[in-house]
Amino acid sequence: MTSRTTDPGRPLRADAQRNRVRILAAAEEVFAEYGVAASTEEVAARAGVAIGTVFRHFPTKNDLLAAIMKGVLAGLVEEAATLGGDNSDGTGLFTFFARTVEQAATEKAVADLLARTGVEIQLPELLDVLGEAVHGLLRQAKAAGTVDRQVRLPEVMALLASTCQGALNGGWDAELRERTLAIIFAGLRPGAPR
Amino acid sequence: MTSRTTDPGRPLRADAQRNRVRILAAAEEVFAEYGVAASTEEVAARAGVAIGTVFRHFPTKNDLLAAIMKGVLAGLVEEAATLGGDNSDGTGLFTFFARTVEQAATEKAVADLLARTGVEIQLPELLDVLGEAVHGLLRQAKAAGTVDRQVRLPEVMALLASTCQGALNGGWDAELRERTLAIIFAGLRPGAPR
DNA sequence: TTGCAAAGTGAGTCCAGACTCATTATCTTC
DNA sequence: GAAGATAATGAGTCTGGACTCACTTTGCAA
Repeated sequence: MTSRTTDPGRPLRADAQRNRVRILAAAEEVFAEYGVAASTEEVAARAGVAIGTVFRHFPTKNDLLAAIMKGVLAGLVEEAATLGGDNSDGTGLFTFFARTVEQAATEKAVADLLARTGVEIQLPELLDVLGEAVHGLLRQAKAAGTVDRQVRLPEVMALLASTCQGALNGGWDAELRERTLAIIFAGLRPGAPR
Repeated sequence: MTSRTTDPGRPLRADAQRNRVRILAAAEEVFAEYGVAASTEEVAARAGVAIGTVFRHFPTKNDLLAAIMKGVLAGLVEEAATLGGDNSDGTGLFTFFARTVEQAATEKAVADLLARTGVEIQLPELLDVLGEAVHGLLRQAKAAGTVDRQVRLPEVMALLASTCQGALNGGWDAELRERTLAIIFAGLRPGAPR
């Protein structure tokens, strides 16, 4: 167990339940906006609770961060799964890549997540889940002939993570994002000069 | 003037001169190792001076950072210039790219620089100088036919910056670095599928 | 309704790191 | 080599942000 969230067996009281949801929602917004460096104070304020309440639910900032990150990851994994489902044309990987980068350009939390920045929690196993989902898309793409067979998962993940960070930190606009991704995609395709 | 470094017209006293050099050397090491988040205290310790001395030479941490960044940038620009000089075969851009990423994987300061992280100083004009140097390499590459004519400078800089950050944060080993760069380079080449 | 355990509150603690300044030490000049 | 200017020193201040806890409030079971 890497993240603790004060989890007694007993069910939560109604107000506690409500506040927990509010805190998570606020944290998602705040971390998306300011990245993992945002203060817990800010989260509490946006959730409309006292700071002590945040710490009652999530004993450390890291625990809160971990909870949010899990949510973000789950979203990415789900998207990958969906794309894998209805895209047998092998374009799922490209679509996933583009959407994730676009999301990262807006939500700092995504980029921070892929960058493993600031979160001390052991996310490896969680990232592995994402890796597996992306691997599925990669296999589909290779099978459909849209990605070169020599391409392996690690470099795809590496490209994904770095592009997300770059897009965020560099403040890329839509056009630059597109032009940059075009180059990466071209490099992934079979028949690219090597 | 964006960076102040307590610069009276008068020449520095001998001990001051010596300490300034020590501080810069120490800061370069420390920032390379820990990134811009390293403390001024650590720099002072490594330089063998009191913290007050560091602040006498560089009134704010940011001024110190700016001085180091200028040095790092100058190094990159010089490397680009050298490569542009003796590489009319159009491979200068690729070599520069690979070396810079490799350097970033080791020196956090380089990645932080390209990421514009933490340094509040207006580096744009400095980064522009680097951009111009890279533009030279890009022009050479296009002329030599090693890079597609559709490729523009912004996306090259974007790829460079993001790859540097990715390599550092992701802790890429030499092999992953190579495999990842191979994809990007393939995407840059003329005749890459688009 | 009531009693108490669960939850909320927010002022306060703690700490790290940037920055200051009165004091002391060191150059440099004449 | 003395005097005054320049620089070094490091304990101390200040600030922001994580985290605590004595006390108050609230939900729920009996």
